[in-house]
Amino acid sequence: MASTWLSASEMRAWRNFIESVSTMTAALESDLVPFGLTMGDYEVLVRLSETEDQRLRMCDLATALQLSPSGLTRRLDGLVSSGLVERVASPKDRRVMFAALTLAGLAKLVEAAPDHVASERNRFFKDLTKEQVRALGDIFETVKANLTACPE
Amino acid sequence: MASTWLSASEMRAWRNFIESVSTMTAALESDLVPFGLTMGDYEVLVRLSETEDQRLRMCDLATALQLSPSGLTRRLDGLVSSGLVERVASPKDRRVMFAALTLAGLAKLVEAAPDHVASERNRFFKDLTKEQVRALGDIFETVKANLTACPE
DNA sequence: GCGAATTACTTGCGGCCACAACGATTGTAC
DNA sequence: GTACAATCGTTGTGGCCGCAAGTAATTCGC
Repeated sequence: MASTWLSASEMRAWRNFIESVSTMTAALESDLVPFGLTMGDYEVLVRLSETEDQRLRMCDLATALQLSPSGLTRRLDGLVSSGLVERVASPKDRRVMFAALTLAGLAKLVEAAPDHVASERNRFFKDLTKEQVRALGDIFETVKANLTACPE
Repeated sequence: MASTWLSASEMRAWRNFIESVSTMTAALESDLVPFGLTMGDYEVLVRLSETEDQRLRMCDLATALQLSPSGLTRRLDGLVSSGLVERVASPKDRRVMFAALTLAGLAKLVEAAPDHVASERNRFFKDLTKEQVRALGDIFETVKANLTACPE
């Protein structure tokens, strides 16, 4: 490593970054409260809605959401009892359960999505230039690649 | 608002950003496990070490860490039982408690900090150029300012 | 085919955190 | 000076999550 400490520029980037993340996460979360959803719930609905037949195997969904199997089981419990998602047993492989979006779940997503996107825009993109947005995409693509390359 | 949806560029930035954050957080967390610390613990030690007399009022520390009062009470419980921090009653105002860094706490921070900084570097800054780091500082300074401006 | 290893999901348990209610202390109004 | 309000911290309760263990079903080795 170059030096053990961070440069002033790195320190500035790091602190602004960390602080923004936690504040913004809380803001996005609270923006979803009126819809009776958490960010976690919302992400489930989005992932399911993006698939061909509005359903995913539990393990694939857990991977997509970076969630442990048990965590996904519990998160789905809430969505199932709200009627937004249902569990469907696979006829092919009786070990697997599908999480399937219900009509109510799709309706809820359609209802909440515009507000949530507006929230992302207001909380995050609002004062950024096009160049900054592009730079951001590049930066976190690099970071993501680095993270997946060093799993240890 | 311009359009209700995000542009392709914004979508790319957002997805890479969100995915990087959760992966990186998990990585930083696991890098601290050998020291018996969580990220939350580490942040407490850092904040205390940065003050004049190595102590902070509970409510100030809670604000700094963006933590609820009860959350801080519980987090401190762990650090106190590990002997890294101690609670000190204020002689001036008997409502307030100080969280004070112990010698063991300072030693633990000195022990863990180089690894943690190296972790930040490897997980985050490793493949970024100086220009990207500077851009990142600008971007999240803007985001942070925007977030504090719209508290609602 | 038949047993072992693997895969998929759930449950018990504990950690961490927020919200609300509470007790204790201090500041303020009059 | 006394009552009311505001501030500080902790505790009860419940949500969300990961880890380890358990159950069930499938695949692999031979």
